[in-house]
Amino acid sequence: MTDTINAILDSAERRIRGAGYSGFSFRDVAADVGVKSSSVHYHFPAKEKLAAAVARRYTDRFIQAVDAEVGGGAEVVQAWRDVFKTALLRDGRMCLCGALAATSHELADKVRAEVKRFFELGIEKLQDGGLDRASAIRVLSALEGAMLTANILDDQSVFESSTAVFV
Amino acid sequence: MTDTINAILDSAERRIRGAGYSGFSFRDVAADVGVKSSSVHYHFPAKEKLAAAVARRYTDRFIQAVDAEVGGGAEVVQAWRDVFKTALLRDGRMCLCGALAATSHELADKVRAEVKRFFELGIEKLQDGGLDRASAIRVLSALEGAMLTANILDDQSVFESSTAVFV
DNA sequence: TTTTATCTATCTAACGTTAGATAGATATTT
DNA sequence: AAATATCTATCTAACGTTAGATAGATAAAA
Repeated sequence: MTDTINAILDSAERRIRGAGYSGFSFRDVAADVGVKSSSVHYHFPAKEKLAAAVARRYTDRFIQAVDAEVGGGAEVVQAWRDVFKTALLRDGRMCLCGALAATSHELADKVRAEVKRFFELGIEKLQDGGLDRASAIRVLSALEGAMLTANILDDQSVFESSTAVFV
Repeated sequence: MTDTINAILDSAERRIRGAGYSGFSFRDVAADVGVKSSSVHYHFPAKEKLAAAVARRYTDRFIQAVDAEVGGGAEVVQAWRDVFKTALLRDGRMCLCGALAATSHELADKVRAEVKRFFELGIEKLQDGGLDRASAIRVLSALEGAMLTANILDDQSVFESSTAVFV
């Protein structure tokens, strides 16, 4: 069932964004979804495969949302800022790839590669929007940092003021 | 013995900076130090006490290093940038409080409070240096974000280019 | 009837934590 | 000064729990 797979990915994403790679478990995800942990293993044989799938879906959706804004006429930096802001306000949590990147040493190669992809695609897209590479990296880093700080200070307005310079 | 306590804190700091709160264990730390995990528990009865102690020492050292630079005539934003840069280049790892902040949902209150202290002291110190609050938050966020991005892209020059705007 | 998806039941390994014992240093009492 | 008591730091061993993972039965769908 595709519903189950989506529910698994939803739960894993939420949990990774709250507690990182080591902070989520098959049992927790299974309980969220309402199945047994062995059923989660049926769809995702190993933890790193699940995490990699979560990261890939997250990145694809993120890029898709940015593209939609840019397609609608938005300036590329603003589009990135908006999608980050939505991720923070809607879910009240860290960026998935930011949460994973913070502990990149513990990640399996496949997972780290997916996380890296998020950042590389981000830089690429920002460059496509006219920024030079250094500026693209600076914008992406600032957005991740703003999200991190808003997260720990438990104050979403921090994201606003922290990235207002882009306006 | 104070040596053992320092060695425990050193090991725990390195491991948390690489793998986050859930990614380090008493046994790993004990093995690093060359004692049994029960001996680590003798000095730090619970994991959250150890993590809180690590965060406190990290923050105190960090602030001390910044103060030393400012006392030596450095501009406050440059001082913060330098100390972040040193932490990245020397250890090749994420900021401890950044790594913990990224997964703030899983942290015990005492640990989260210590991490929050790092950010609040940082903002305060930057304000003392003449920045308004929004700018202080923006600088600190940018530094954390730059470290995160350098970490996942495995390219320390990313930190340089990402924060060059402050120069 | 084969494939797909779930279950039950289990495994090994590791987790944080605690109990009980001990050797050696330090302090107190006789 | 000697004897007694306490403290410090460590050990071995085990506790109950949870981790990721797997084999095999069962049910549903194609």
